[in-house]
Amino acid sequence: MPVETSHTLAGIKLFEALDEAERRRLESHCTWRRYSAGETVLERGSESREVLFIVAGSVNILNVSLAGREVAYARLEVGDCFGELAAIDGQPRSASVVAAEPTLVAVLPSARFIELLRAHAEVTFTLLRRLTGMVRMGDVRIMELSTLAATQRVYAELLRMARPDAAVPSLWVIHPLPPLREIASRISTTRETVARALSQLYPTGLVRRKGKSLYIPDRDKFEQTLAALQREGSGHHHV
Amino acid sequence: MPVETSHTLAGIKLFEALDEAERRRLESHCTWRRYSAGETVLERGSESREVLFIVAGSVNILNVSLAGREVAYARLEVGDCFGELAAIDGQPRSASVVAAEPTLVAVLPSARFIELLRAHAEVTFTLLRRLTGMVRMGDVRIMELSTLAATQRVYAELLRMARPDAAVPSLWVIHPLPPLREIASRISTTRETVARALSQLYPTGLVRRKGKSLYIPDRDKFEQTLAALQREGSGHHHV
DNA sequence: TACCGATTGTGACGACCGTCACATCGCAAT
DNA sequence: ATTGCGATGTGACGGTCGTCACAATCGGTA
Repeated sequence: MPVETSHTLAGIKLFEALDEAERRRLESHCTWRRYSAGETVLERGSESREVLFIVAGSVNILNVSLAGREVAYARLEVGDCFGELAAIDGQPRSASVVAAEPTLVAVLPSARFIELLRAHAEVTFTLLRRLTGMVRMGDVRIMELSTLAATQRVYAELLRMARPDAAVPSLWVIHPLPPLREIASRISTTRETVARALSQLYPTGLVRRKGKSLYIPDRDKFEQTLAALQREGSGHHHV
Repeated sequence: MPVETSHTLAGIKLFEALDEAERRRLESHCTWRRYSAGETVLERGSESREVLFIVAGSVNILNVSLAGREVAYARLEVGDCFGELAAIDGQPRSASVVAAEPTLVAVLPSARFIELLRAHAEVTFTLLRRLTGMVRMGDVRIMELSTLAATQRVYAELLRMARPDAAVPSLWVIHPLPPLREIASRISTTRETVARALSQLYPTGLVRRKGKSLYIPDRDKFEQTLAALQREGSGHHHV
């Protein structure tokens, strides 16, 4: 998608608090790299420490197990940053990053990054909030993996992906619905299980599918159904 | 255990960089609370924002699902702090905290905490490193839950708990071995599964049990066996 | 020593879901 | 239209492991 994009840090959320001059200074310290869809940006375990910013495109944060199973942690878009962990604690990369589409990233050496944090408390606080968000998301994911059966995780993920419809805000939509295998890797199951979960759902009328869109006509009802399933968890089956 | 403990922040890791005077000032802003074993210190979802420091004793960070299943996130000891997440991002408590033994905590209002961060970059950086550690631990836990079968998670957890023996450093020990139900809740399985995993392990000689101690005579061999199991994961069974 | 609760070991059973296999279906390019 | 490839729906099968039940063991205490 991004063909000709300017090399600017203007859209980076972490730098919103910086003034123009400071941003320019940072830009001059960056190197810039382009990746095409599917290319690996960062390899888990590698020893680099730079911090990267997405100027155009998007990336997936993921890992693969020894057995070859793929686990997705997050999808980052324009304005996001990644690679801060290694810059902060000096440890090897904790996950791999691959471009999801043609992507342009700005690369800032870790020393510059630390320097920036020292000089600008606002940036540091933004970063702190970002990290707390990551911890919280990880916690709910652990909770889900520990207490929800695969089918229920599918429902929970659908709820997370849904956005209110532009025209009718009471109608929630997932558009475009990503390939089922991608949903599956986000919640650690298989595309077959996701497909089966959806198949069970259609007859209930809780979701409706039209092309690449999935509609949730009554979000409240959907949530209640899910909560009921979770309560009943005790009694038989599953962890 | 702690009967008479002084109300001091001297042992708190986060404040190591502070000088005596500053520490004293902080102490004067704290309130102090005692909990007996099993008491709830913090409730998930509650709206308080204070930051707490363990002066004596220890606590468990955990959550229970709607179905009543208990998920343990971490065990914190003297010198640790908790409650920073809510103080930083203003969101409700992400997890519950219960005292594991008689415990004394210092309670710092969130405004004071933020003030402290603004004034002392060293403390802020220590906190940043702490948060990155939490993110990384969460990531490996997600990875384990997603790719390892319950039995393998038991082995992995044993490896994590083991410490080199004081006398013979090549010999690794877990002492005291906690109740199996506690191990189970850390890796999201049941005490029965943990018991069975151990039973399978004894005949192999990879671990030996003597009273409340579990010995791992050859850690390398243990690790290799585990890695082999993980590789073979593909082919049949499991997520 | 006898008793009690907490912890541990183990058997049986069955549900869930990962794996494999195959049939459709949509869509793009030729 | 035809071909081809990716994405999807579904059936069958079998292993893992959660659940329940009960026995055995271990401490600590009366």
